[in-house]
Parts: sequence; structure tokens; C-alpha cells
Amino acid sequence: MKTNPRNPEVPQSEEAFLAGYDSSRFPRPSVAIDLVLMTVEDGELRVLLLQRQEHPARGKWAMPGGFVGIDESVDGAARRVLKEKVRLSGIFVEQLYTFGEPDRDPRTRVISVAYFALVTAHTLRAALKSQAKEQLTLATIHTPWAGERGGAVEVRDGTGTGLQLAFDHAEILGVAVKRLRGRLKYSPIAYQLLPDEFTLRMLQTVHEAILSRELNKDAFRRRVLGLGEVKATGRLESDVDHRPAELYRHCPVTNE
Amino acid sequence: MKTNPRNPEVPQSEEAFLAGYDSSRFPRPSVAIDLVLMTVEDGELRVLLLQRQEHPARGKWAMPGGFVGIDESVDGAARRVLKEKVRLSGIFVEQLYTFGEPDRDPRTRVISVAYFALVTAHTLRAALKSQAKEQLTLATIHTPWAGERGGAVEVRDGTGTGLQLAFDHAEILGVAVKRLRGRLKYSPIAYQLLPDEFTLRMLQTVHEAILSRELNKDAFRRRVLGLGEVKATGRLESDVDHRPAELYRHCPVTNE
DNA sequence: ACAGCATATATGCATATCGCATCTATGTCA
DNA sequence: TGACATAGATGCGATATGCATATATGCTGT
Repeated sequence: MKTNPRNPEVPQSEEAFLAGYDSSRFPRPSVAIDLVLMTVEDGELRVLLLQRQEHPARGKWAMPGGFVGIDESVDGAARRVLKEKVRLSGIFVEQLYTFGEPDRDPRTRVISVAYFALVTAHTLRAALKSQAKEQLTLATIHTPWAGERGGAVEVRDGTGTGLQLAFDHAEILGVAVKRLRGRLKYSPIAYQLLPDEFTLRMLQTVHEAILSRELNKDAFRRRVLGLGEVKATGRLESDVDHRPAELYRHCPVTNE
Repeated sequence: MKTNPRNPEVPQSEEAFLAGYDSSRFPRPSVAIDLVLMTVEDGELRVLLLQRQEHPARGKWAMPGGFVGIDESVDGAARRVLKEKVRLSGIFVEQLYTFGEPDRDPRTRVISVAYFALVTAHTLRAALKSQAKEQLTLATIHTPWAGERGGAVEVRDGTGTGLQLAFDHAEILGVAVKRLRGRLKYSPIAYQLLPDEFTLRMLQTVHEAILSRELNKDAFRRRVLGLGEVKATGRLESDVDHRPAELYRHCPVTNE
């Protein structure tokens, strides 16, 4: 057991410790946020990555991140980074997990609160088009594991070439995919990845991309319609070379 | 939108920011952990609380916590606090959620990573008996909300008197109960709250205490036995004034 | 105009699960 | 020895799901 720099404080209660806490006495870790921004495009689950221009991990890919200001909430820092680096706001953002190993960043002690965000591919592409200054990409996520197991994942660019992730970002992304899969069945999270009006086939494609497996079409339709979370609009999709399907809307069901 | 102390850094990339980061230039928040240590005793879900001896929130009840050292992992800090304040180690501990509102602690900026831990009431009572120096209690948790909704909770001592929780600890505890309920169905978490050998009735009681509702006995038995996660020992419980039930053991099923 | 095609949408059926009720078994205790 | 409380097993209807089949409809090529 290594020496604890706060050993002299051990006999104190938390309260005494806090009351006598001298903020300059012990070094504090930096606190950052990392943003796992995912979308479904062309039937694939994808994540926004930036290629690092500087050492360390130069040339590797990382998810956007930033430090938490002393006067802003951690959630607020996540929304700020989303706005500053991706030019997006108002989309679904949820805290994922906090990564706090001392050596996860080679330069200094950084504790990172990871967030995952979801947005339609259309909205994301529009936001990215307005600022092509940074080297960024929408990479496809491949999970070597099935179900909701979790673990590190692989990412590939449009040509199928594998991309190297910086730091512990492969692990972070794995946790994000695991969380996303776990929430899919019991929360209306998939609608974050669809436009306001969508067909049941589009909804199923989103589910299949997230779960990385095919679903039974009829059971899927029955379950979705039975949940009462979608409402038929009466309108039909257009610009398809086959029979157009009916368009639905997500109607959040009141939690009685 | 309030002024961001790091506005001058905005045009920089994360990488440039990190590379040129001067650790003395911007104030860093303190990082702490809070430990939600829960157990099931007398068919009730209970949580370990300490009464605060100092201001602020003097006299109110709080969950044990402590600061994260500069050289220890956040998980390690949680295990250390568990060991130092509760004299327990080797039990189930899992990260819960990070609470990062700027005003959640009135003294200074503290970002807290909450953990939840589970242990049998027997083990916890034994650990507490060896150190009655601090004002602590095992309070019963009452959730005004049903299902897995979440929200603040109430705690009461053995006489049914409500206890006031300090800071945002009612919210933290609510998130812990919500997480515990959500995990119950799909993870073998309940066995953390039972001795090595237990009856199916004891297992059901743990589930009912966590969910705060009664379960169908036969359906519960069938589901548990069907999952193949328990193994009959052939032995029977003793010291009961009725027909003794068979004792079972938890046998972790191999994730194929 | 019309046949063919691809997909949408609806229906039927076997199976598995779950809630509920009923029945039997087995220990303690008066 | 019998009442009693709980353990443990069985049957049944309702519901969800996987799979197959049948029908509907817009588009396209001839």
C-alpha cells in the first residue's frame, strides 16, 4: 500500500477535514469532460473523432473534450464543449461515466467525466460543414463483443481503415456503446437519432445499427406500436422507389 | 451567459490547451467521492449515514465521503474511504454518478463522484461494532416514487423519525436507489446482500426490499431457478419455527 | 396500359413467460 | 397427534415473441 499524502488527516472526520481544508495544501487533479457524440448514418453507428495535431498521441484520434471551469457545472462544461467544438446545442446529452485512473493522461493528472450525446446524422453533418477547420471525422464503430457485454471497441473510417484511438478513448467509447445498447430497450433514446417524422423501418434500422444485429420485423412493429410511443401522421414518405411507408412521430408517453 | 474564465483558451484546440496548461493558472475544483453503502435488513433497504458534527449542515446526516488524492485512482479513493470510515474492504463497489453543480457544497467547489456499495447486514453490523466512535446509523430508505423513476428520497431512523440529509445527498441517494432497482432484474446484484447460503425466500425478500413492492412467489422461484444462477446445496435452513427451506448458493453463470 | 417487383402492412399460429390459483409436503408447536 | 405456517409443485389463462403467410400499394421497365 503506497503512502497516502493525506495520511495525517485520516483520524479526522470528513467534516473536520473539509472545514480545515487548505486549498493550496494538496495538489488537486484537473477535471475534464469527454464527449462521445454518436449518430446513425447509412445503417451504421458512428462517432465523432478529432485527429490529434500535437504530442502526445499525435496522429491518433480522440473524442472532443475540454476542462471544467471553476464556476461552471460539469454538465455545463459538456454542453459548452459541444457548442464550441461541434457547433451544436439543444441535443440529447447524458452523463456516462467518470474515468479517474492516475495514469490515463501522460502529462498530468486528469479526471475525465465522459458524456454521451446523440444527434441525427443530418443535423451533425450540417453542423460540421460550417467549420471544417479541424481534422475531424465520423468514424464507424465496430464492437468485437456481442450483447451488452462491453469492452474496448474498434473504429474505422469510410474506407474501412482502422483508426487508432488516443489515451483510454477506446474504453470510453466501449462504455458508451454498452450504455446505449442497454438503454435502447427501456428508454425512447432511439428517437434522438431520427428526424421528427420517420418510418417504422427507419426506427428499426436505428435499433439494428445500435445493437449490431438484425431484428424481427413484425415483432418490432408490434412492440413499438404497442408501447404507444409513436403516433401515425397519415402522411407517407416520398422519394423512394417502392411502396412508401407511413410516417410516424414520437409522442412522449406521460409517466403516470 | 456568464463569463467563462477560460474564454481566452477557446480558440485553442484541446491538445494545445493541454500542452500549454499551467496548473497554477486556473483554479481547479476539488474532487471527492461519496459512498452510498446500502444493505437489506429486516426486509428494509437501508443506508449508512453519519451525523455531521460541524457546520455547515451541522446535525444533518451525510453519507461517508473523502477527497481523491493526487496519486490515487477515483475508484481507489472510494475503496479507501470504505476502509477508513467503515472498516470494510472486498465488498461490491460500483461507480454511480458524478455530481458537479458549482454550488452543491457551500464552502468550496467540490465535484463528487458517488459510488454505491452493497454488503450483507451481518457483515456491516460486525464492522460497525468495532468502531462506535462516530455518530452513525443505518437508516431506512423510503422512496415516494414507484418503479425506476428516481428523485429525492426520505430516510428514517429505527423509530420512524425522518432524518435530514446534508447537501445534495438526498438526490444522490435517490440516484443510487434508482440504479439499484434498474440493475436488479438483469444483474446478479442481489447476492451481494445475502450470505453465501440462502433460501429462495430470503432472495425474494431482498428483491422486495429493493423494489419496495411484493413479488409473486411462484413466478419469482421459476425465474430464478430458470436463470441457472443458483445451485441447490441439499442442506436445509435451521432455527426456524416452520418447515425449513432448502439452502442455495449463487453460482455465477459463464458469459458464453 | 400493364406485369413484375420490392416493400409495407395485416393475420395466423406455435412457443415461452408471467400472474394467479390450487394442491401437496414437511417442519414446529400446543 | 393434529393444527399451523411455510416450502415446493402443478395447472391455466393472458400476454409477448418468433416465424410464416397473405394482401396491399407505389414504382419501373416494356
